Amino acid sequence: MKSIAENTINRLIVYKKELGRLLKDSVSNVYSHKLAQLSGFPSHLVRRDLMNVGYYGSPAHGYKVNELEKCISDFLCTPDYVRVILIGVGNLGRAILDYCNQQNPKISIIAAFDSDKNKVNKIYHGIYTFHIGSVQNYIKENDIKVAIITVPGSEAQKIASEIVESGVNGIVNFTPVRLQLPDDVYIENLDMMLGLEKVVYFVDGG
Amino acid sequence: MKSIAENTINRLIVYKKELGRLLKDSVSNVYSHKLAQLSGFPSHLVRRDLMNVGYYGSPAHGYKVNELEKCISDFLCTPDYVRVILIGVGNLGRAILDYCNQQNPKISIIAAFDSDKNKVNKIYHGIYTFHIGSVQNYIKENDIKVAIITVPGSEAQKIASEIVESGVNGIVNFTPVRLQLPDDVYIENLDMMLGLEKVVYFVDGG
DNA sequence: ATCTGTGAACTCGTTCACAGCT
DNA sequence: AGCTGTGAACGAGTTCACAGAT
Repeated sequence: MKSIAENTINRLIVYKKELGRLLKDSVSNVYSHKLAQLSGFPSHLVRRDLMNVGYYGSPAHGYKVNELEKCISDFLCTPDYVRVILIGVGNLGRAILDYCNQQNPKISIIAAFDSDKNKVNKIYHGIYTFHIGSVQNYIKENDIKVAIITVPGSEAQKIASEIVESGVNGIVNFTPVRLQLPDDVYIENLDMMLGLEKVVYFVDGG
Repeated sequence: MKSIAENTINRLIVYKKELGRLLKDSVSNVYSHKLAQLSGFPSHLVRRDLMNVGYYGSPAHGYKVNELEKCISDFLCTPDYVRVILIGVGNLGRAILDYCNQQNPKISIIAAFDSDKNKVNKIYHGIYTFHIGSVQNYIKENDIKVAIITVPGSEAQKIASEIVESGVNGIVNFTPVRLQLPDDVYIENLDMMLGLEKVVYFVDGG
C-alpha cells in the first residue's frame, strides 16, 4: 500500500478535476495560489501535495496544466479503463448510472444487477441490467474489482459478502449499513444521510 | 465553533446510527468492543470519542444503549426538527427525496425547487416542488439554514451564491463543482465520482 | 518581486499501556 | 478476568518560514 494519506488522495482528485476544467478553457499555466482557490485548500498544501506526486513547476510560470494533469492521473494509477458494476437499480442506482456516464471516461459502469424481475434485461441510461443471481459469475468472468452498492440496507451485507468472495476488493457503499468485510477490501461509505447530519451539526454549532 | 474534530463527528454519527439499530433490537447494554465492531473503528477510539461527549459507562455492563444514544444526539445538538430544502429535482434529487424520507425523522426535506416547468408544482416522494425563482423568498420566510444542491454543475455556483445570500449557511453539494462561498458557510462535498475514484485508487494500489 | 520547494516545527488525532473498578 | 477511563507517548498531516530560482 502506498504511504500517501487518504486526504492527500482526495485533494489530488480534486486538483485533477480542476485541471481538467482549466484544460478545457485552454489555460496553459497555473500557480499554486490559483489551484488553491479553485479547489478550496491552502496553497502551501497544494505545493506539498504536488511534491508527493513528484511534479515540479517553475517559480516563473507555476505549473503547466496539461503536464500536471497527466502527472496526477499517472500517480493515481488510473489505468486506461476501469470497469465497475452497480448493484441495485433503484432510484439512487439509476441516478448514479446517469451521473457517472457523463463524468470520467476512464471509469465506466459496464453492468447493473437487480433482483426485481421487472428491471432485469432492461437498459437504464445505456447500462444493461442482469439478474442479481448472475453477479458472482459475472465478476469472475470479467475480473471485476470494484462495485457500487445501492441496494436496500437489509440486503447490503449479504450481497457485499458474495461479491467480495467472487473477487471484488473495492466497494462504494451507498447504503446506511456498515459492511463487515475482510480488512483487505477497501470500502468507501457514502451514506448521504451522514453528510446531511454533519452539515446540520456544523451549522448548528457555528 | 466546537473544538471537536470532523472525524470524531463522523464517527459519532455512525455510533448513533448503530445504537439506534441496537435499540430496535431491544439490546440494552453494549461494550466498546461491540460498538467498535459494528461501526468499523477500533475500540479504544470508541472509548476516546465517548469521553469527548462526556458519557460514562461501567466496566461491568459497558454502556446503556438508550442513554448513550440520547447523549450523542444531544451532543450533536440535533434539534427536534431540522428543515432542509433540496434544489434540483433530477434523477439524483428524486432519489435523495425518496431516501431521506425513510431515514432520520429529525431531519426533513420540506420543499424542493427546480427550473423545469414540467416539474414545478408536482409532488415527488411526498415533497412539493416550487419554481427555483421563489427559493430566496422561501428561505427567508421559513428561516432555512441547510440546503441540498443536486442541480447540474453549470448552475451550481449561481444558485449556491443566491441561497447563501438569503441565509443558508450549510450546503450538501452533490455537484462536481467546488463552490466558492464565504468561509462561514459549511460545505459538505459529496461528489460521487470522487468516491469512486478513491476506491479505484486504493484497490489498484493495494 | 514573486513564485516554488522544503527542512523544521508544530498541532492534533490516534494509539499505547495501565490504573481502577466490578 | 475483563471492562472502562485516561495520562502519556507516538506519529502523521499541516503549517511555517525561508532559501533558491527566474
